Amino acid sequence: MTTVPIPEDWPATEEQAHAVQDALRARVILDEPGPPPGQGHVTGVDVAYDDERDVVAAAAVVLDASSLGVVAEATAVGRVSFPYVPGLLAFREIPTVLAALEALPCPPGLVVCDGYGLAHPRRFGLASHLGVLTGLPTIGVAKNPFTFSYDDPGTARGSSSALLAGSEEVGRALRTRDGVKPVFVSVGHRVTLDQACAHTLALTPAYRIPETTRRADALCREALRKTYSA
DNA sequence: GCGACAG
DNA sequence: ATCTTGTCGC
Repeated sequence: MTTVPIPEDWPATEEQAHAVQDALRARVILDEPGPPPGQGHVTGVDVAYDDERDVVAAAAVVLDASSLGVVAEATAVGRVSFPYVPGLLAFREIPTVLAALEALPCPPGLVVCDGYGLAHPRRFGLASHLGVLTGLPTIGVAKNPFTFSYDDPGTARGSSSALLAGSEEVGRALRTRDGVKPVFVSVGHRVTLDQACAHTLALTPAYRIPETTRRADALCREALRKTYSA
């Protein structure tokens, strides 16, 4: 497999990365409802790292939104394009994730990211960034509340509460399993927060984490492992 | 200035 | 994210 090159114009400093986010943020589309849950394709993307070897592996897994069966998969391997800095995660993952998405044999439909969209210090997290670059509808489903606050949602699956940046609702804490820690959903691009939550529930019939990111997580780890032997 | 901080 | 075995519980 070929190694994904880091773009020539990729930011090298935090200041440059902030400037890119500030410039692209205006292109996020928030007035579209997004695709209906349970129909068409839903694609999960995720990334695994080996900072020692400076290697990153990304995976994109397309599921049938109705059956949650796997329709297609693709992976890509690249060099780590940015250090981990809270708020700048996108610059670490996007080049390789884009390559994996482009390697898919079919349209991805809605893309589900492992992280945040609008719930971000500058309202432009990974999911929004990926959405603007691809034009695809995207949402972010994170495992941790990052710097945001929230009241614990009801104990039943489906319960939710506002994820807050001060008094602004930037996402939602959504319970996907009875009595289990909620996930944190935010809008990426071309999807409404209500629809993002509906999709998340449709993707969690058995586990806390969406089936899309579970599949993508397993696949990118496997791709990273194969990078050692071959 | 010191901590906290998606993955 | 990643380092890492067994173990408690449904």
